[in-house]
Amino acid sequence: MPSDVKTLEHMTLDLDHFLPYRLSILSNRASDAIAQHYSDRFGLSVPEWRVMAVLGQTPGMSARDVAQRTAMDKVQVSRAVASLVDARRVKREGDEADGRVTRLSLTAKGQAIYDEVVPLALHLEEVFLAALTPDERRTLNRLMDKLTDRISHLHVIPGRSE
Amino acid sequence: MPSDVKTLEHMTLDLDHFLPYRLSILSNRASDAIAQHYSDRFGLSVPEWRVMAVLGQTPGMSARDVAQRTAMDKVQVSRAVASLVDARRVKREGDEADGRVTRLSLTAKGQAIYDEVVPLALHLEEVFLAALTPDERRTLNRLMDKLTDRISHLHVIPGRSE
DNA sequence: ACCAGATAGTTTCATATGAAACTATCACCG
DNA sequence: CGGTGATAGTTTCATATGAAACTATCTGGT
Repeated sequence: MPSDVKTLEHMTLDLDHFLPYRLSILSNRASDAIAQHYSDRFGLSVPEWRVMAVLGQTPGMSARDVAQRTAMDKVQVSRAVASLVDARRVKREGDEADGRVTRLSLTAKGQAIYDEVVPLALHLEEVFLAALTPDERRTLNRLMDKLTDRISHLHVIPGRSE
Repeated sequence: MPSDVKTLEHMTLDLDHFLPYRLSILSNRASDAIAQHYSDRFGLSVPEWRVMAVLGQTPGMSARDVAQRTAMDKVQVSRAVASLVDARRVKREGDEADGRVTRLSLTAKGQAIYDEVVPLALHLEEVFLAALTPDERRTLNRLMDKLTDRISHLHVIPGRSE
């Protein structure tokens, strides 16, 4: 039996044209480019910055809200918040009505950092998007929405294969 | 001094419309959906599968080649390869000409796994992309190429801000 | 031939991460 | 009220990760 009989049936995966791989590369490069700035300047980790980003936009959220909003898990949020509270960048207060929930918000110190990081993040986003025309930007957003919706609704159930 | 004087200058970042954030969500969901399958079925980690994916496409690569090709760092590659060699899914041979270099390739066992995972990965990609028309897919690829190029060529230098 | 880098790959060590267990509070039902 | 199950958040523990140090080999200049 010739040794190359099986050659015919080998399907190959070209990573350069494989969407999940391309997304991963692009996403990591974009995040890293921005993270480098706020990490250098303020010693913020990615989870920390994400928490600050949502609190800057919506103060008074609970840890659970933050987790949902950022797609982080609650352990990650808990730790990021602990570290931010420690650095007096975030304030943690008990909820009036429900003793389990904590209300989170930026302190003045945290707000000052937020106010500095946001323009920088927006500037870098703008630098990235300079590669596209306004029309292309709209299209990209639309296509990403479609894909995100699609993938979110797939309900990947552990243990089931199809 | 009124306590809300600073309100006017607060710029806010809307995460839902912030490209790096959207990319991150989309990328993670896509990768996780696929990873779950090969992880359940073969106990492969993401780095392990990435190594196998490039070796299936291009056998005989060195660890360094694999690292460059997958955007993983060399430590990660070293460990993934060690574990794969251990499981007899990858074969490691010394280079003829250069004693430092190792030539990596899939074993028959590794190839069998590759042959099973590839169609599954392509199928899931197809499921994702079913959200888009053929024309939209081409457009998405084009836009992602532009963005990736742009970001890659930014040369983010630590310590410089603009 | 020899020495001073450079390069491939591994190991060490300190930190980051997430699943599961845990604590505290709440909400519902008898 | 009293107890059973849900929920918010933290802690524990085992694993994953990456920067830096290390080993082994190569290359290029003298």
